[in-house]
Amino acid sequence: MPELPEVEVVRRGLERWVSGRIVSGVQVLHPRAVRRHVAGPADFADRLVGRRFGAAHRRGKYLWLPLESPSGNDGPAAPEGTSLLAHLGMSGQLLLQQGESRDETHLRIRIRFDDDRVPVSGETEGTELRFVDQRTFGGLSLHDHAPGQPDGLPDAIAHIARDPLDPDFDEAAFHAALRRRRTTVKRALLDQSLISGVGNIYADEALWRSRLHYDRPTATLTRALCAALLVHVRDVMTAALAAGGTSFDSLYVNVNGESGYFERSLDAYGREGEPCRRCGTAMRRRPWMNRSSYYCPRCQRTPRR
DNA sequence: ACGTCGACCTGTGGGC
DNA sequence: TGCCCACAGGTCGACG
Repeated sequence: MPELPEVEVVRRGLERWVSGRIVSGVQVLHPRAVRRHVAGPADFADRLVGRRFGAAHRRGKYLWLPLESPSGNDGPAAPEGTSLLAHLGMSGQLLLQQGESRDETHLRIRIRFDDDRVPVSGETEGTELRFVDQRTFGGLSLHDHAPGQPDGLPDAIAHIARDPLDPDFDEAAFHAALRRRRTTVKRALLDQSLISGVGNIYADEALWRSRLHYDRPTATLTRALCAALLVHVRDVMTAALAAGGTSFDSLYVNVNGESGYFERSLDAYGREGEPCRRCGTAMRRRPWMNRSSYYCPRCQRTPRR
């Protein structure tokens, strides 16, 4: 489940329902789901059993939970340690389920808990965490903590930039990188080593709000334009998060299987042929990098070459 | 070093 | 109805 707001919805669910629980069993039903775990499925399972999950963290579209020893006082993400890393890819879901409930069609990994926590406010407590993923672009893996990084950040994602909702996001460095690079603005927004968490939907939304064409060269972006773009990226993501994320179908859900409703608030993405909410001009869709870009031909003028 | 493109998967919906 | 193609929210590695 794709972009930052949807992943943050999942992180909050993990924090509430998974952090602090002890793993009693792991079943890898599809090896591709753990392909980033180089030592293989058996090692993945062996190293997880008996460990307790720490706090849930996120950077961009990646999620991770540091592993603690079951007795517990490891403190917050020991500098030398291991974290469970998760990426949802295009279609991944992390779901809390009752052990007796039927397996999902695309169930890839099952993580069982051996505790029996008292249900909060009368809700049913799932006894297992399931990774369900139709297209298998996502996956789980275990990684050492990156040296000198906080919260047990997995070394495998040390190259991922901070995301725009991170208080330590470096706006000056981002602008400097845009000026230095010879690329276009949407490509830059989707480059997770420059800014993380932005995907195809929120890139189009932020560009529409900024009145910027997706093919605008980044070298032409002034500090003010860059600042405005970042404001719009943050605004649209914050609004989407408040709505529980964007989902066009049941593929994108929180840990309890519920969808968000931000789709109805989208101004650009998926609106081909519909009137621009600012000027009424018919919105356009253009093939772009094996996907699509949606924009208003009047508000977002094609940059001159 | 940097920028671009295709590969990796499964499923769905539209056109014929 | 059935077939085929286009398309789907992401990332990475190979190549120029």
